[in-house]
Amino acid sequence: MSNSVALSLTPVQAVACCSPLSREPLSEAAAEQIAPLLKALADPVRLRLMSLVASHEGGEACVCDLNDAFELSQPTISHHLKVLHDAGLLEREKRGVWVYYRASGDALTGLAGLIGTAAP
Amino acid sequence: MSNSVALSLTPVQAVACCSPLSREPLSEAAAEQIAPLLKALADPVRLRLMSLVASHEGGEACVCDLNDAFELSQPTISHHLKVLHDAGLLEREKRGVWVYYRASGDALTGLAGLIGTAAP
DNA sequence: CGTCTATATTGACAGATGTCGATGCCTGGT
DNA sequence: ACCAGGCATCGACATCTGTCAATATAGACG
Repeated sequence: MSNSVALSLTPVQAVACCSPLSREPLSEAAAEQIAPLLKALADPVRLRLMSLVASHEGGEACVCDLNDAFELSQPTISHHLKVLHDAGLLEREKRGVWVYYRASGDALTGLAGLIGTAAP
Repeated sequence: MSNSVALSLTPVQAVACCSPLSREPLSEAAAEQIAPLLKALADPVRLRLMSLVASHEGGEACVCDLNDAFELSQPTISHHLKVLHDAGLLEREKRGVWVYYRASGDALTGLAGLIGTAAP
């Protein structure tokens, strides 16, 4: 593909390096890297999933717990978790039969720093 | 409409009042109010529009300037501006022939505060 | 080895979204 | 009064997205 050049750094890293929205106009390339991160968060179910994982004891949650928190099918939850994982917002770890997800703290703080006006 | 009950406060206010994602699980209602805000931002063109307006001299920008910054049709830019305006992220003011948009600072800082982990 | 349980993947489908061309609506100037 | 230009709205279209049922995979435990 023609866009394989920039893929050595994750979207999360792309966010971490950039100045806030209101400081200077976002480049097209930067916008194209940041938007998928926001898109991954921009769903009520995924927002709650992120919050459930991030606020869970130990900073991680088992899929079995997450499934029970929604009235959605198991494949649907699995799909949303995949979206968050692919965006770099959730990390995945399999322990025995269960799979645990953990929020990538860097991703959230990076995003927040980008959106909010940084007060130095 | 059946959902007229909660519409007395804007999405922006909904964000401002809520604790960060990682503090406690987001309620379904809160998620449903916050997600549209993120969805409005979760597009490369709209991200750049927000950034252009927010970083523009005087904190506001004319639509005519914004049109020139993209290789998109004028109706498309107008559509994106409407999405941002409806979400409460941009304020609209018509002066003479021109229309100026201004970023709602509260919206951005509110969102950032919600996403980022508050360090107590 | 077979079976059960926990997740992931696939395929399908309705509804949302981004884009454009055409058109309408104001406003200012002639 | 008319015209020209800035911006919004409309209608149409292709693509993307959220959801489910069905199925696959992979460990654990007899």
